[in-house]
Formats: sequence, C-alpha cells, structure tokens
Amino acid sequence: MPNNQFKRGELYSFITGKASTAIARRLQKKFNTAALNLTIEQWSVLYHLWKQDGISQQELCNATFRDKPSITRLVDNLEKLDLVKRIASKEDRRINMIFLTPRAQQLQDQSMGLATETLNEALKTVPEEQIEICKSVLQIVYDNLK
Amino acid sequence: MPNNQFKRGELYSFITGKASTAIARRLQKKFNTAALNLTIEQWSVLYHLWKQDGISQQELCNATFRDKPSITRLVDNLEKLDLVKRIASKEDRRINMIFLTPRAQQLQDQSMGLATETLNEALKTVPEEQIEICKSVLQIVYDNLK
DNA sequence: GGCATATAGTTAGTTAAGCAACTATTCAAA
DNA sequence: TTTGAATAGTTGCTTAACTAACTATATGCC
Repeated sequence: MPNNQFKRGELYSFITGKASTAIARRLQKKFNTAALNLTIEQWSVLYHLWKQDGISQQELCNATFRDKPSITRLVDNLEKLDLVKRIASKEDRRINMIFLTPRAQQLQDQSMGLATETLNEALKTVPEEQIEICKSVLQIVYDNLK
Repeated sequence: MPNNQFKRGELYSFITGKASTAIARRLQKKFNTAALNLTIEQWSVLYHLWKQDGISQQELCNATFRDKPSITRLVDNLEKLDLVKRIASKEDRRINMIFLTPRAQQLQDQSMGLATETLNEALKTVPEEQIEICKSVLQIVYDNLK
C-alpha cells in the first residue's frame, strides 16, 4: 500500500474533521443565541428520540455512535434539565427506556430549524450533486472503518 | 431560505461528523497498538511542529483550529510527556515558542505512517476524483462558516 | 435448578473542548 | 510618559469522550 498517496494538508483535514467541527460550533452558537440551553451532544440524543420516543440507552448508543458511559452521562444531564425520563422496562429490568418530557417535545421545531439553517449556510455555495458525492464518500469512509 | 432542503439522516451525519470521528478512532487504536502513548489531539499539535518547529501557541491555535485554553493544556500535557518545550521569546516576552524534543522528532515517521495507513483504509474503495470533490466540499463548508 | 455467559447500565479516572475571567506584556495615542 | 487598548497565555468551571472495572439482570446449557 503506497505511503505517499496523500499530501500532508489533506491528510490532516480528513482526520481532524474541521468541517463538521465548524458546523457543530455554528449550531451551538445558534442554540446559545436562542437561549436554548442545550449542547450539540444533548441535541443529538433528543434528535433520535424525536424520531422514536421510548428507546433504550443501548439503542441510543447505536444511533449516536457513542459508547455506553457517554450515553449514561448525557441521559443524566438531560434528566437534570427535565428533558428526558428513564423508565425501567417491565419485560427486561436491565433496560432503561428513555422518554421525552413535554419540555423536550417543545424544543423540536425550533432546534431542527436552526440545524437546517446551519446546514444551508454551510452548503449554500455547493452544487447539489457535489453534496451527494461528498455524503456518499463520508458514508463509505464510515462503513470501511466500522 | 427553504427549511426542507435536507432529509433528516443527512443533516445528522453532516453535523456530527461520524466519518472523521471513525477515522480518528481508528488512528487512535493504531497508536495504542503501537504503544505510542499519544492522543490524536496531541498528535495533531506535533503534526504542525513537524512542519515548522518553534512556533508560538497562538500559531498552534490557528493551525489546529483550537482556542487558547485548549492549546495551553495540550502543550502542558506534551511537556509532561517530554515531547515539547516552552521557550519564552526574547523579542516578545508574552510569547512562548514551542519546540520539539528529540523524543518527539523520533515519533514523526511512525505516526505519520499510521495516519496514512488509516486514510488508505478509509478511502480504499473511493475513486480518486470523488475524494477530490469531497475534500473541496468540506473546504467550502469550512470557509462558509469560518 | 445451578452455573457460565452475555447484556444493560453505572462508576471512576484521564484527556479534551468551550466559555469567562484573569495576568502579563506590548503598543499606540494623547 | 502615561494611560488605554490589544495581544499572548493561564486558570477555573462545565460538558463530553474513551477505557476499564464494576453491578444487576437475563439467558442458555448441563
């Protein structure tokens, strides 16, 4: 396998993910400006609960690509913020089912709007077909390493 | 601005950067397996010092897209590992110039080889021209938000 | 039934990021 | 020349990530 396939700067950008970092920072700023009092990581958990409420912590791990301790603490903090509740499953008492509170349900439209707005700003000058190619490359990268 | 330009899954991947996260995790595992005792973040600082030794902490902030406290603490930890030294500038005593130790100079070839190897694994099934398009899109995203 | 194994989640310890507030030094303008 | 602003770096606080070790529950095999 050739060791000189990448020029240095390219290598660095791919590994450090400065584009996605920039997107996350911009979205966090919008959250702060809107006084949402929500981190991007917390939002990423709510994101999956808005799709499907009442899933287990393990399912949140899979959905958000995080390990179990990370989800434990994110759920801890979301509980403190009165955004989710842990409810023990009756069929399997090892499992916590995570449910949105009414407070969290209210955040969906506003925060998803800000996320869409951020992506529109990030991609406003990029042709649609290049976005598709970029997405597919990133998906392949993820699949290759998973 | 249209609020429905992105499907949900696409939005999420762009914001959370799961591809670059996967690359960083894979590289970290290679570092650990090779007993390099180095975090990806520490490596990213050394990366710029290998290009140019003896730059200031502020220049490291710009190069690595980190804020000043982050660099302060990364340099703290790199000093503890005997990988860099802070040397106060004689022209401007506010400035710390950061210099690689011989120990850090020895890490360059091995760690850069592992980084290249990781990218080759990540991108092995992706045509060259799609990699170029992906890179350019990510650069535009960064520029749009900077 | 009982024991080994797997699974769900938690806790502890280290590293790192972001923000705000702070010190020290330099520079520039009155 | 002194005073105010800008710059370089540090510290404290909170949130989050990863690893390893842990508890509790469930499952499956004998």
